[in-house]
Amino acid sequence: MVRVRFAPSPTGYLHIGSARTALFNWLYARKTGGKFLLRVEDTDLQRSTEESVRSIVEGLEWLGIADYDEEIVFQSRNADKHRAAAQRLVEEGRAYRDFTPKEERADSDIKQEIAERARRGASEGADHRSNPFRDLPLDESNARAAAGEPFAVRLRVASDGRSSFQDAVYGEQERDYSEIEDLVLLRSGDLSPLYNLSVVCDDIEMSVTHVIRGQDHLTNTHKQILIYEALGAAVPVFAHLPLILAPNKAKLSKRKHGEVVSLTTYRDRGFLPAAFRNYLALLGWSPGEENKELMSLEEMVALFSLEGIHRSNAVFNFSEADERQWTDQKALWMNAEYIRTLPLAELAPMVRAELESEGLWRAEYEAERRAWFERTVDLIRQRFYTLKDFSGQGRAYFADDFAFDDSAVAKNLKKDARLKELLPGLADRLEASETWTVETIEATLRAHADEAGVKAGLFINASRTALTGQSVGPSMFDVFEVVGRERAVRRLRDAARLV
RNA sequence: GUCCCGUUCGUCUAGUGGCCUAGGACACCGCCCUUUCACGGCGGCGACACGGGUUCGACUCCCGUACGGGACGCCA
Repeated sequence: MVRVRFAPSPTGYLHIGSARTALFNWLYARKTGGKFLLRVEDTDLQRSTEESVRSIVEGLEWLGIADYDEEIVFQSRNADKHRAAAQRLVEEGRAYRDFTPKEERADSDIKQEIAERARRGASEGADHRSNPFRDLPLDESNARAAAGEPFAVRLRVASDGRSSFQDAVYGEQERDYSEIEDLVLLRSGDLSPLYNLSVVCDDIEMSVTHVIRGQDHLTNTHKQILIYEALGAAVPVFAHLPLILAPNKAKLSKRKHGEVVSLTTYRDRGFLPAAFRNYLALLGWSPGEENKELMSLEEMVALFSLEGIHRSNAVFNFSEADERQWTDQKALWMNAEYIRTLPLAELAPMVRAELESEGLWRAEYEAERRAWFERTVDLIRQRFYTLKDFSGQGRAYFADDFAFDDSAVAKNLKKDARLKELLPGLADRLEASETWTVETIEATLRAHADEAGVKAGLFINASRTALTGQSVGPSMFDVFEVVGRERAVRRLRDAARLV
């Protein structure tokens, strides 16, 4: 039985890369009939927040993959077990106490410091096994610990040999033990467990069979395997995922790239969960041969496989300078595609939520005007990219206080002074017509244009701006019908003042 | 610095030795449709990083170079 887990650390919002990792784990579980688990890695209590946990859970819910098969596990609650495991290893001689005084490090430029230390170590020919406490006899170690001397616990890594495993995505991986230092399992002082120990202990406890996670963990996997082996536990299958990069090929990060990397941004800016999920699935994975792109969740589950995951990183293409390209164009296109093809019954609630948030929703849209609402949504959605457009570009359909686009006014209303009289004339004519259908509206408008001796296009374009404030939109006769006779007539008369 | 990984159109990708004068999608451009703008249809632009091998034949296999990325912490 396959058991996979998504294990985020709650130190901020849900990163889209993490969201994709969650999705791949979920897809694999559903594909294989296995279990999908969620574990919150909150061992860094300073940085972990409850709000972040909430945002992660909400994010998964939004994506539609929050149906975990078991209770959420909070890693911090297992600290005692992790500590006990490390202590057992000390007793068995697989780990040892390191009485070297703790060295405090600044978190900020740690990467640079590590590189410098490594360079220095290499030039001096330092040995990873040179710790003076590595070979301290156990009884002496016990005595010093009993005397209250602070210590950290390190794994005793063999001096010779190689670690190897078969990654389901990257293939055969090998690493010399000599390149791996005796990693710290428990911090000195409070003996709190470190990441590598906690992950391994929890994965063993949760019987995780497949670890699917970001490629940034690939080289550290060897360390974790060493812990599995020391603990005498079976090593799971590892599948590492390629990274998602920013346009400049650097790792996508919150600090450098801001809100584009946050999943909630997509929800807040009008993405459909299905569309974003679909886009995310295609970053680093493809169903192969058929090369299908638009897929329902069911299709994705059916086509998903670890073999279809790529080894090269994917660039998330967006431009901070151009607001229209605030996120990847293909994601935007896919969202538009979903907006115009989703069954109306599924789209309507999302449009409702958007209108509600902008104060444009009216209860009658779900009662006596339901048919009108659906007809309107169906008419305008063809040109929209996000749900936000329903309250933005689509505002004139749901409210009277919409904005007039200056260039539209100049192009369609101010262009011909005769419109000052022609528009009210058209209004009178439409007000008097017997029926209000697309056909009669068109006939009336064309007849009026003929009699006035102007082209129908003049009325069509002027009306578009008069009724919606814009120069673009659906077929004008449909717009007239949907806006309704009373509002249309009023807007035509009002617009005469703008000529 | 050491180790690991990667490299097909601008971006996401198909491709596992002959089907490839390299296919699709997004973006871009043109035409058609349309008295608007989209959608849709048709067409265009546009890539196998480089150098050596192996082979009758290499985008595909091997080696090297270059470039890019990741990891190396008493962070997760």
